Amino acid sequence: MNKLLQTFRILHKAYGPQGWWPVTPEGENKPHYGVKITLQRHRFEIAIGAILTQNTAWTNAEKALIALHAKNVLTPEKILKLQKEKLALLIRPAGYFNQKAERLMTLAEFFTTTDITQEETTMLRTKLLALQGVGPETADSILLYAAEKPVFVIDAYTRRIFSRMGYLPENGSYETWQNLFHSMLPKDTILFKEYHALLVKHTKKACRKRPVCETCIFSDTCKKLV
DNA sequence: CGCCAGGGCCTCA
DNA sequence: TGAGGCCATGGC
Repeated sequence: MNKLLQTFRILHKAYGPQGWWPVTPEGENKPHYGVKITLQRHRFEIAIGAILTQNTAWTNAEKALIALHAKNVLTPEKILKLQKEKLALLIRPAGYFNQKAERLMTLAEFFTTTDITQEETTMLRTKLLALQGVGPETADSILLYAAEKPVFVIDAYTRRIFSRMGYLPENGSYETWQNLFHSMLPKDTILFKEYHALLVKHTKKACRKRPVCETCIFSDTCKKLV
């Protein structure tokens, strides 16, 4: 078993299944984990969440999602009917609300013309990256969690954890990192979802900016290159 | 009070 | 292509 697969096993054993990405079930008022994605509105909510959580704590992004859900505007059509200023006010807790309101509009427009489940992965990625405000991580989050394509999401946490463990040079490009995971892991959507979610979990628990190495599950092998 | 959070765009070398 | 500034709220 290779190192990346082994690391997944350890994370999974320590933290258990994460059930990402959280979505709002029927009859509920806020996102829940462990919900099976069956509806288009779930996929749209995930994509919206991916924008809202850009460089932002999930708790803040969630407040914005709750507000959107309370106003019953979590569909592309209803987002597009809102004035940008009204939308910005609704998502205010997520921060960068003017930028994000613009980006949500762009995303909503995209969803009215595209069924992401019917798109081929590479083409869909290209289309997403062409949208203003959708970079590699946001695009891949939408691909993996909303479209359920087997694409590994690289984020700051992934780089931090594996850099500290001494796996890779600090300044690899996004594609370099992603290629490593794609080459070392089976192309499995469920695995990619859980792995990324577990990396986030582990970062919050131990591998913070100021790491808590004393109780870390990798303290025996990690190079601790802070 | 300062730091940080599930980035991305733009500018300027 | 990469470093730096900018966008902004809320929790700790």
